[in-house]
Amino acid sequence: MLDIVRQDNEETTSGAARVFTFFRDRLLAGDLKAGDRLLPERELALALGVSRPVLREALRSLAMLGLLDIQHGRGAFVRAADASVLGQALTLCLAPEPNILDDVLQARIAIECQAIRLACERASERDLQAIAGILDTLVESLDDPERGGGADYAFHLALVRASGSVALMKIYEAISPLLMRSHVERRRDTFREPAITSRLVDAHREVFLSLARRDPDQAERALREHFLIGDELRRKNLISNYQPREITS
Amino acid sequence: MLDIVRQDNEETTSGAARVFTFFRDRLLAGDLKAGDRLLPERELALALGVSRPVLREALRSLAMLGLLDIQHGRGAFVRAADASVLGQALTLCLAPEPNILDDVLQARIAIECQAIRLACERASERDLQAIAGILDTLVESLDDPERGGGADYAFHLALVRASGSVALMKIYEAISPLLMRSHVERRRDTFREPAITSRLVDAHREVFLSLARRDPDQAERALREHFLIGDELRRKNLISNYQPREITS
DNA sequence: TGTCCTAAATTGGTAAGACCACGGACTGAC
DNA sequence: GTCAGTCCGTGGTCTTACCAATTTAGGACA
Repeated sequence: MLDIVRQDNEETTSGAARVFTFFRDRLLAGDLKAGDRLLPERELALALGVSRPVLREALRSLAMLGLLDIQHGRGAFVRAADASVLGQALTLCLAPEPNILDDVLQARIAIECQAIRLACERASERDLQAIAGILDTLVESLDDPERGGGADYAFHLALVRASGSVALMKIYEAISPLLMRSHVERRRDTFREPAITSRLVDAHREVFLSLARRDPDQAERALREHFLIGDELRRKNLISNYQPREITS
Repeated sequence: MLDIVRQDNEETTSGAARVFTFFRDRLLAGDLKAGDRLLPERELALALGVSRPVLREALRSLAMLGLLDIQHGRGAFVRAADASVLGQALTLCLAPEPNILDDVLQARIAIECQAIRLACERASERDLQAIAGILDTLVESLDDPERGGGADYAFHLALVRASGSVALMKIYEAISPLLMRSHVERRRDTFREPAITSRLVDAHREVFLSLARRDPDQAERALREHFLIGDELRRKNLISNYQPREITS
């Protein structure tokens, strides 16, 4: 086992990095599956030919990345890689940039528009039924910004899921937390105006119908229309929230 | 400084995790900028009230994430967050899934189609000139799969850059390494057929012209057309590469 | 005989100290 | 003035010891 570690790394890389890449490659190769338990730290350190602190540095790094679940007194377990890591990485990458929200929204539109095109080809009956169900929930919960926002999000998530593309889904999940905040806030601002909510429901219904008709161009158009409405609302809110301040200042 | 660490974390979290989130939050908040040098490990451990191994575990984790650049004999420096972290995270998330390549390609199409729409609105003259220059390189290097592939990639990257969306750009950079391989391979398979290469150049030129005309719908259509050509080629290659095996087996 | 409680073994968490290896800066000799 | 050697600061590693949480097994009691 020691030899394995030594052979696939130049001796220039330090110990902790060596152990880190060792486990990462094992994960990528599928040698380690989710739920697997690692050997105790002391044995592992001995087997890999490094001291316990060095091993721990590598293990902690993997844990911070969300790849390992280390439990006091129990051991270290391989965790199924989820999108939360991606989301964190994205957040860190985008942290120094200003006006991230608009930008991430563009990424969201990108993902969804492609997803709905794929969904028009690939969506199963179950997918369509799921989306239809969420649409009903959306209509029911018009007067509850919390539930309504949740249904709204669920609708779009179901769209992406119906595309059958894992990559799109993961990226969408990664950017979702960044969108969530604005999603609910906007809803809270606008849910009282019947004209807007009715337009919102119409837009969602139109998207769904186009998808059910398996018409990619029409579906994408409907979706873009929906986003335009949202954009318009955001501008309106920005203005109405900003004007008073300017007057008072 | 010790108090700061203690206050914004429950005492349930372990020391290394506490230090880790401490620095991560500092990075997110912008208190630590790229190029900044951290205090020596010994002083830092003292200041934060933890032992040196614990501090090292946290620092290592940050380094593995690409947020820190630890140099032997010099010190630890804050590194500008780049897309490579994102790419690694994405790779890890998608590792267990089969047929990732097609899937990532869908993500690429999603990003580019949205990017070109934005680019039609936002692209500067310099952006357009840059793309035009790459187009020339593309034409010149038709007979060199290596250079041609590079120019092809540069063309699409320039498209996304012209969108002016950092988020789209980062995500595109993140998925690029996963695409690179197939990109060059495909090119190597097809570059000898003049009919194909001429179609390829026409497709790129068409995309560029639509962008220069600031026509989002037309630009997206041209881009999708281009991807369809690529898809067609891929199928053809798959078939021609697969048939012989089936016969010989 | 069964159940519950306690104590030991297992395993991760933390600390302290010592030493090695690398880089840069200072100082001396040429 | 330039070059080389040495010293200091810094990260890299190892050893050892002990603490804390969890599990498990064995013994006491009903």
